Amino acid sequence: MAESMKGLKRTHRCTEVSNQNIGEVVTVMGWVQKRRNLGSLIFVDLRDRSGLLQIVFDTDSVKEEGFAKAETLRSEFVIAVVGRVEARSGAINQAMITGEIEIRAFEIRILSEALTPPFPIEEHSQTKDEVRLKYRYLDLRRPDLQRNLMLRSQVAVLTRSFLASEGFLEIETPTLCKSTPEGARDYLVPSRIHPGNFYALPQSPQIFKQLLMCSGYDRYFQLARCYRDEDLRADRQPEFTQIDMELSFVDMEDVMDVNERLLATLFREVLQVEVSLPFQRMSWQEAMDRFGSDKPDIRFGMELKNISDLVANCEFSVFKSALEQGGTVRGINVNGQAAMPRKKIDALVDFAKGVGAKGLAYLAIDKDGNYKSSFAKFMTEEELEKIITRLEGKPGDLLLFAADKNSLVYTVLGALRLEMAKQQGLLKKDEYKFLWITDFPLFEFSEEENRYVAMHHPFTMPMEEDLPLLETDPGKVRAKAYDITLNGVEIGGGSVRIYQSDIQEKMFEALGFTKESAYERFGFLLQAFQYGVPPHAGLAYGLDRLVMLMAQEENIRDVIAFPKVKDASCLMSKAPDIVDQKQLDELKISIIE
RNA sequence: GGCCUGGUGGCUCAGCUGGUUAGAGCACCGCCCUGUCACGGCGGGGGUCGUGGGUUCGAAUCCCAUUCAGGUCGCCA
Repeated sequence: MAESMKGLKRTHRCTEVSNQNIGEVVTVMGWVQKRRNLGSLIFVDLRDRSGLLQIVFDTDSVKEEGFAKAETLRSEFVIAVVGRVEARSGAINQAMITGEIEIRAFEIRILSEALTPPFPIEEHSQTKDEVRLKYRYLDLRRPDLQRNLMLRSQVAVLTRSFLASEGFLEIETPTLCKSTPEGARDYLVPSRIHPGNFYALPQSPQIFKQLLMCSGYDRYFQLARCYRDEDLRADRQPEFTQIDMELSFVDMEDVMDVNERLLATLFREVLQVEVSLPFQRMSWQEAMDRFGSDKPDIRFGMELKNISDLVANCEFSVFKSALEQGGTVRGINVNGQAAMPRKKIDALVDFAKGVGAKGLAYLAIDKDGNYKSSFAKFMTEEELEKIITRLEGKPGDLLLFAADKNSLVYTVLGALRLEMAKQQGLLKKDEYKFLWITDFPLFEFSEEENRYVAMHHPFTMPMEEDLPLLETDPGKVRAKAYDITLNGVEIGGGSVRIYQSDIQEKMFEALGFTKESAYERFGFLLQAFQYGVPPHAGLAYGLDRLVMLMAQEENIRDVIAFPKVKDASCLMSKAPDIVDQKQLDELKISIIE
């Protein structure tokens, strides 16, 4: 039977009570984590978002009536307890923040009874996601998720205060927008007033924040909810939050500077981690060549080495044909893994095939300097020696090689490098390596659409010295774009924007837009820019990913209160769902089966 | 859309190459217990083995289909 809390006021959260309070009468409220009934003595661990506190019930203090109530307590009952803080007369519990004290109850009220939860409310849950997400409101009671969401809140609050102190204004932009079908798929929202017309939910506030610059709000930020109708991953949700910002009268350096200081502040205040400034920087080309990735994890080495020149004339047909078709041959050195059993090497070959490789060549150098290799027999001793020297191979090392078109070689070895580091435990979660990636290509060629598409977005400024290439060789143009990466994860990205209409027109031309189609989509932006636009640049973080790394979680769902599952549905609320025919009629929408 | 992994009491799992009545730990329920904190003791309840079909004398186990969840490739300006 639920009782009222009338006349009671919570004085402390559970772990706010300490041995400073011994002798005081306090009122605590929370959930029953655990009850231990010893007959005429009952212990209850009370839980709230701060942690646990032990309550003792005995008939002397809480009287017969209160004791009878305490006997009925079960997991997850919500109770209020008035009692005196005492030093524990039993053993101290070292594992508990409040392990030296307990509350001897005078009064107990059962504010709410509870069904037995379908899974244990505890840290480091072993319960499968399916069940946790169906009962997300219970899952969110678990201490690890509570810690994550509190950390997330801290990041949001600190970000606001830091950016405000740097002269940024927090301005909201619409979430019912015009669809601009470039890039990810839009979530569409039908319009009742304009049947057959649709809004799109924003993939980012990109155009609006550029307009704000045009309007003179020279430093803007927003914690913006964004939507992309694409398939999910461990680090990707269909709706997510960006820390979005844009600055006027700045260049790349200014944006990077303020963001390095923002990140340093967050890591210092939230994690007590000092990161050294400025962050390391690397061009996109260097990142690809050395790490096979545009978001390299630089917590460990195992860098890629190009051996194309050394095998140009070799007899190994796999290498030879890759080179003949314009590809490359590159390798990595997995230190000390020469003794890897054949089965594990085969598993690596399968792994490589899984990311698109046709195969994987290996060369193990055993302790005595003998080779065990899938291709050594096709090579001369001289060629082998040169390869080993290039990869700095020593006895005991395992060298892995991929040969294919260049982009695939990067992908395969980049993935393999990470996999090997994972297997060898080289990735320490409490080590934070920030890295700026710069000098991105402005365009990448889309095989599917048979044209160049913007690697970042169509408003990204080309590097001045590459401007002449826009018309002659778009693939070579580099962008004034920058990504900020942390431990192999892209946590944010941005660019200097085009504010000159002649460059913007050339950009659209290179992308294959006609003037008409460009105006159809982005006319209001182009028009706005005719009325006086400042040079501007910006950056946006994936807040969820950033918090995921700070919380040392492997899955973005663990830092989002109510996430979606792989097929973008919500297991708890069952969204998306069919709607009433009446709603469809109003929207003039019919469903084709 | 492709590939990989998994689905067995509320939770986590075992159940080998098909063979009595499908097990364990935790949780749950009842009784006992004054210093527990993974409390302890005694007793108890709870399963259409994801779903559908097939093979077989016999299926949790083998086959096919399907569904749900996770990971990943494609996709994510």
